[in-house]
Amino acid sequence: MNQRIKPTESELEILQILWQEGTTSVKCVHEKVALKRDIGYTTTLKIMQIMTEKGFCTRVLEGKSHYYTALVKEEDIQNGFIDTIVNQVFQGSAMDLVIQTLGNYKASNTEISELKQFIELMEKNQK
Amino acid sequence: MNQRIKPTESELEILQILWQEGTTSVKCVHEKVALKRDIGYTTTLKIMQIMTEKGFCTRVLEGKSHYYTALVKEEDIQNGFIDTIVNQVFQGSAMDLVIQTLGNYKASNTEISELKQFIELMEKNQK
DNA sequence: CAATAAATACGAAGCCCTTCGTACAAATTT
DNA sequence: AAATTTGTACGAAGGGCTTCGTATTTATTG
Repeated sequence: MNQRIKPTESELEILQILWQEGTTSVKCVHEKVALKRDIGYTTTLKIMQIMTEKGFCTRVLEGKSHYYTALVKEEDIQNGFIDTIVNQVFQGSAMDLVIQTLGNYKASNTEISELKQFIELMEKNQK
Repeated sequence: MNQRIKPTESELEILQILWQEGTTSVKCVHEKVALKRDIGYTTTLKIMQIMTEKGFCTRVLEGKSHYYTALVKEEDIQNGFIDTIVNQVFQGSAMDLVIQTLGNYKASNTEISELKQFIELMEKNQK
């Protein structure tokens, strides 16, 4: 179960946009990617075509251009990455990942109380 | 700061062994890797040579064979991965990573109290 | 001494990902 | 009608990682 198909870094970048925008054109995706780094239009297009082959998204022809929609859920992809990092980097200990992340990160008061609330919920569900 | 040099999956596998064993020979590393998957001796050797070039480890000739030692700290590598996943997969929200990891994972009572303790510590340090 | 064993070194193949250049098609503009 | 624009499709180059085969060296063993 561990090794689901993981999107590459570029694919992830595009998935983030698809998750945010819903269904969109290559042009729209490309514009957003191009804001962050230098990249040719056909590069974005090609990656999106490959993503379609891999089943990360579908596309529909509407007029002249294609409109793409993500087929994978953000949460599932996130979980895949968590799984990988826990096993490959934290020797299987999810709690180590959690604690080290918390340790690196200055949490705000709001975040801390949210976290505490979440833990309480965990405790209740456990019983 | 974000994009430190990240070891590949194979390199990570070997780093785990070096971290655990301290200074060891290729033979020893290879035996441990070979327990988990099919791999030729020269493959392990090659990866360790490349890791040395990249600065992940050093080696010392002792008699006939080389003894390798990790040069990078486990914690630093872990943090690099956390950083990457937070930015690429969780849109920069470390707390989202934490909560989702906790949600996926059945924590024991012991782990939960450890976590709570850690959070208290965070709160104190924050003030 | 010859053969075997134990190591390292090196190079090349295969695969995947990224990146573009170029070609092609259809519509729009001049 | 010709030229430009807007899109898609495709192929190939380049780089990195993994993998192994082969060569080489040195020591050990028969």
